[in-house]
Amino acid sequence: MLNYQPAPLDLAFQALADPTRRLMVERLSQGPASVSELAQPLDMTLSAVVQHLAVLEASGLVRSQKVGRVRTCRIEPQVLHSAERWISERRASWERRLDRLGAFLVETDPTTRPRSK
Amino acid sequence: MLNYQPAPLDLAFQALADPTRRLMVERLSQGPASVSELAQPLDMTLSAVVQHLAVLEASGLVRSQKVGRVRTCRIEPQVLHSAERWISERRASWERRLDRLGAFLVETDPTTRPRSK
DNA sequence: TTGATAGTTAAGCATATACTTAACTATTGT
DNA sequence: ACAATAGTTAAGTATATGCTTAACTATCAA
Repeated sequence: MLNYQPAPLDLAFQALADPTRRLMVERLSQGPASVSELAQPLDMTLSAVVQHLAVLEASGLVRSQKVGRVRTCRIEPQVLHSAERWISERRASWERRLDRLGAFLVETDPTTRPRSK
Repeated sequence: MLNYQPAPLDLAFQALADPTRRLMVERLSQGPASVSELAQPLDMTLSAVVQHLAVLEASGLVRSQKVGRVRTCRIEPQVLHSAERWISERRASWERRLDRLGAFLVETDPTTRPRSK
């Protein structure tokens, strides 16, 4: 898609699609951390970690502030929440449909409804 | 990451990161559809739609079967469910932490706990 | 003031993604 | 048998992504 302004969910799911970034989010879900703390378990340069962090911040999943020379990062749960809601709504919609279908089948199938009405 | 086998969540979130594919999932959450039906509201070639469908199938979000010349696609809710769970677990973890923190603050702040014990 | 720490930024590179066109293959209705 | 329908597949292209190295900028500590 040309000239497309990415929607919030584009950025959120894109950010979560990378295993390194999911690890960073997992770490941050335990509590705030500095950039170096985020980088510590990761097998890549600090530079790469900073770039991943930029993606997370652009998506709104993470917020950070610098005090002195250390930048402290923390999770921003709202975007996490809307991603979760998008998924659960589709899933709910699909499952409601299956329920209606199931009810219809039970109601019309003579083997599950031999008598009644 | 070189030589990295993409994890199921990588594929799921990657698939959901594209607005066209989310539209397809939304359509499918209302019930099964053929490839042409999926393509109908989309401003791109059938070819492109087939390729998006391949991404959705590779992620396990969608399953399809061909009968005669029409391929019918439907949602596979399991992967949707695990993506949802991943998110809600991180969010829960973050929120539990905030709760503990809040409780701690209330318990130690003399203005909210002027007497007692 | 000098050095170590913590992070930033730009450039370059390999690979992946989101398309298009075009040529092709089955299936079905007439 | 013939054309229309439904989808598939390959090739090409532009842009995006996930890194690296390297050069740089603040802050803190001795």
